[in-house]
Amino acid sequence: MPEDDAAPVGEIFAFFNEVGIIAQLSRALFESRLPDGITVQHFSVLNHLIRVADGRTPLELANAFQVPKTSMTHTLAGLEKRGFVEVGPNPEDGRSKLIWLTPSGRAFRQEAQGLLSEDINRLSEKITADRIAPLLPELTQIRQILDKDRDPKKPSRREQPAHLR
Amino acid sequence: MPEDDAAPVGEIFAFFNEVGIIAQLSRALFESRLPDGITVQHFSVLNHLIRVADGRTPLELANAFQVPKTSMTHTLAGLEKRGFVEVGPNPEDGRSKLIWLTPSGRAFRQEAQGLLSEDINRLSEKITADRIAPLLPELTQIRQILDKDRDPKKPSRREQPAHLR
DNA sequence: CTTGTATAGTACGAAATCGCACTATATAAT
DNA sequence: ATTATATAGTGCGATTTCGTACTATACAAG
Repeated sequence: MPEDDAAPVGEIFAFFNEVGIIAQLSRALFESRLPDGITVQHFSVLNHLIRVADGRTPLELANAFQVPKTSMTHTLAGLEKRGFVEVGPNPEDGRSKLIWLTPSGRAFRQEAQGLLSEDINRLSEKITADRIAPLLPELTQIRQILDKDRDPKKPSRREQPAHLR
Repeated sequence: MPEDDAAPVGEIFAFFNEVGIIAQLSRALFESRLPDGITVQHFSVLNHLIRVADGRTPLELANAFQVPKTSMTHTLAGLEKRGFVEVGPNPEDGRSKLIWLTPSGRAFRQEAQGLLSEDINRLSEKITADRIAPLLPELTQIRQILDKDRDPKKPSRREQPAHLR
C-alpha cells in the first residue's frame, strides 16, 4: 500500500482542479461575448483553420482539440449551417472530407476576435504577460504528457499543437 | 487605443488554449475510470463535501465550482438519486437547503479516489511534483483574478478555494 | 480479384450544461 | 403590518457532448 505520496497526489489533484476552474471561467467569459449560438468551440475551430490552414479533415481537427470525432462532427455541422465553413471531398481519401473556410467565416472570426480582445486587454492588466510567459512551456509539456498518456488504442496521431500563432 | 500588446494577447490566448486542453484531457482521463454514470463533477462535489465539510448549500457548491446554480442542482440530483448525499432543510434560511453526505457517499468517494490515484501515480512519474508545485500559486492567482473579473452583477460570494486539502 | 481488417465520418440516443422564467422565502423600506 | 426588492432553488427547453453502432472507403494478404 502506498504510504508516502500524499503530497504529490494532492498537488497534482489541486493542479487539475485549478486548471479545470480556470478553463471553466475563461470559457464562460468568452462565450458570453460571442453572438447567439456560437460557442468557444466554434470560434476555436475557425481560429485554428486560419492560424494553421484550412483544408483540414474533421479528424485532424478532433485531434487538435482533443475531442471525440463525434463531437467535432457536431461542431462542424454548426459552422456549416451558419455558412462559416464548407465541406468538400478529400481527393486523397474517399472516406474523408476537407473543411474550408468561407469569406463569411473569415470575417466572423475577425469580428469575434475583436470582441474577445476587449476582455483579454482588460485581463492583461492583471495577468501580465511576464507572469504567464514562464507558465506556457510548462503547461505545454504537461499537455503533451497527458496526451501521450491517454488511450493507447488510439495511436495518438498527433497534430500541430493547436496554438502557436 | 492599445497598439503594442499583440504579443501579450497572443500569449494569454495561448495560455487559455493550453489550460482548456489540459482540462479536457484530465477530465476525460478521470471520467473513464469512474463507474457508469458518475462524472468528474459528481466526484468533485463529493470530494469537496469531505475536504471542506458537508452541510453546504447548493449555492455555495455552485460558487465553489464556478458553475451556474442550475447545473449544480442537476449534479446534486444525480448524487441524491444514487444515495451519495441527502438534502435537508436549512434551519437558518427557509429558501435554502443543506447537502449532507451519506455513509455510502463517503465510501464511494474513498473507492473512487483509489481508482484515480492509480492514474495520478502513473502521471506523477512524468509530471513530478517539483514541476507543478511552482505553477500552483500562479494558477490560483489567475483563477482568483478571473473570478473577481466576472459578471459584476453577482457579488461574487466567494468560497473556500475548493481545494487545499 | 476476393477477403479481412483498419479507418473516416455520421446517425442516434443518453446525459450534461445552462439560460430563462418561475415559486418561495427573506430582507428592507415605509 | 405592508409593500417592494433581493435571493435560493427548481422546472423546462435548447444545445452540447460523446459513446455505440453503423456505412463507406482504404489497404493488406492471399
